[in-house]
Amino acid sequence: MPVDLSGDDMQRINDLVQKKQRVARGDYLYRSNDPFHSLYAIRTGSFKTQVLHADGREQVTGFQMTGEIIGLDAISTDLHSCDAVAMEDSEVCALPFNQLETMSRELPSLQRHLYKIMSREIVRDQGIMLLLGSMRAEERLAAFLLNLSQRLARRGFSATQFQLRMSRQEIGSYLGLKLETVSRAFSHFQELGLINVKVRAIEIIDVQKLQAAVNCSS
Amino acid sequence: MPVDLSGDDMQRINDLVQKKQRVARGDYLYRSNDPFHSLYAIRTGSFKTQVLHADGREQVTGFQMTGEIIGLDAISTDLHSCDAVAMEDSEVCALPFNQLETMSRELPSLQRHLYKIMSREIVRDQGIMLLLGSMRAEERLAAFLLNLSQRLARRGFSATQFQLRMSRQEIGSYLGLKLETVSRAFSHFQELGLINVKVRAIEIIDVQKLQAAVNCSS
DNA sequence: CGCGCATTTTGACATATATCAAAGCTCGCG
DNA sequence: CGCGAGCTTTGATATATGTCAAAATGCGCG
Repeated sequence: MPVDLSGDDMQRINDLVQKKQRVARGDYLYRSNDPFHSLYAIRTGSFKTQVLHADGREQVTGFQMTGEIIGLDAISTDLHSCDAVAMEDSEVCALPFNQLETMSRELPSLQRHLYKIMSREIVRDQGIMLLLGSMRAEERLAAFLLNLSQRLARRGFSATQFQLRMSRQEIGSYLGLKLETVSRAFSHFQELGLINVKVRAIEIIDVQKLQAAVNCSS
Repeated sequence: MPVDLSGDDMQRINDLVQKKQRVARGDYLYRSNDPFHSLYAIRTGSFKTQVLHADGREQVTGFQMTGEIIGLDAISTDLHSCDAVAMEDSEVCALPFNQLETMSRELPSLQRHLYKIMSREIVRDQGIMLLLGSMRAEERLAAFLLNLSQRLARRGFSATQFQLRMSRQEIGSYLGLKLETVSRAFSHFQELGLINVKVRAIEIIDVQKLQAAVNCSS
């Protein structure tokens, strides 16, 4: 939690953040309808969150990586409203929400930080609605790749070369497409020379054209 | 703001909530990139929120009615990230956010309420992602109608007969469909005897079948 | 190191939804 | 109270994406 605090306060947050918890690849950090106790800060690794429809259809609602906070959806009902699954062996830090609530009353910057994190999630969701509601398949994939690239870059990784942690099927679920469509879009981008794809290894060759692909298909 | 408080505290919230503001049908309450000062509680009327894509495409991200709070997305950047447009002559109450922040430090129930409202918005957005990402046209429309029906019922209106405030085009934008598709879905539901449609006047005849339509198209 | 399973790619075809077009309604305004 | 603009409906057709199928590839496990 990158809140700027001094001494004593910082200590309290540190205490809160001590206890790490390991989650193996494929394991659930929480499931829909689990009782809510804590938010989770991802220390290492990555997760996907998904909601399940009555008839078994699933929708991936997000891919989260180091430094991101998950579980915010559960505050509203004290029940988790989605599943969180580790996409690789990961470590998280549980942040008991009632402690956060108490502390945030005394630490204005923590309170503000929580509001901002939640608001940011709402903005992110708006972006996904825009993507799902009004973009075509290749635009969606381009947007997805650019988003991933940015987030990796911010974490000090290469913005142009990376390994996907998720399957075509998971990408498809997130983007509202079938895995075959995702695969074809990858192949097409490669043909166009925008990216190199070797299964899950991605290299972005032409960021500009990829950005252009988000705006007007191609 | 339905927070349970006593005397003095209640008074402070009441003071905050005094100053109503009128917004005429079609007017913008705020626009994307406007500086953020206040959340807005809708007192009467209804709004739509929309985000605009670079190339002019628009996505309606929600329809809000009396009692709902809008503007939460702006907290993250201190800029509004969408437009809010009145769908009919409406009244809102501006809630200056820095005052809310301050008060919420002293009133735990207000703080909790704000967290819950924001979380609820995140859950709502997840539901829309599910809808946009994995439902077919008629399932989307059925889900939309049922949602509207519930929200109206909770406000004391009829759950089975109501007037749509929004055009086919706006519904389409919200549901990720073209207006013609929305219109056809309405007609089809009417043929099936699930609803009566007379342009914007809707009567729900068979709630159960409508619910069934959400699960497995038909 | 190689077998076998899961994932990915690619192709052929099906279909839901979009697009284009025209006609019919409604409702507000004069 | 009737006219006209903007919605809405409906039809015919186009197209993006889904579906089904099979081959290719990669990867974990023994």
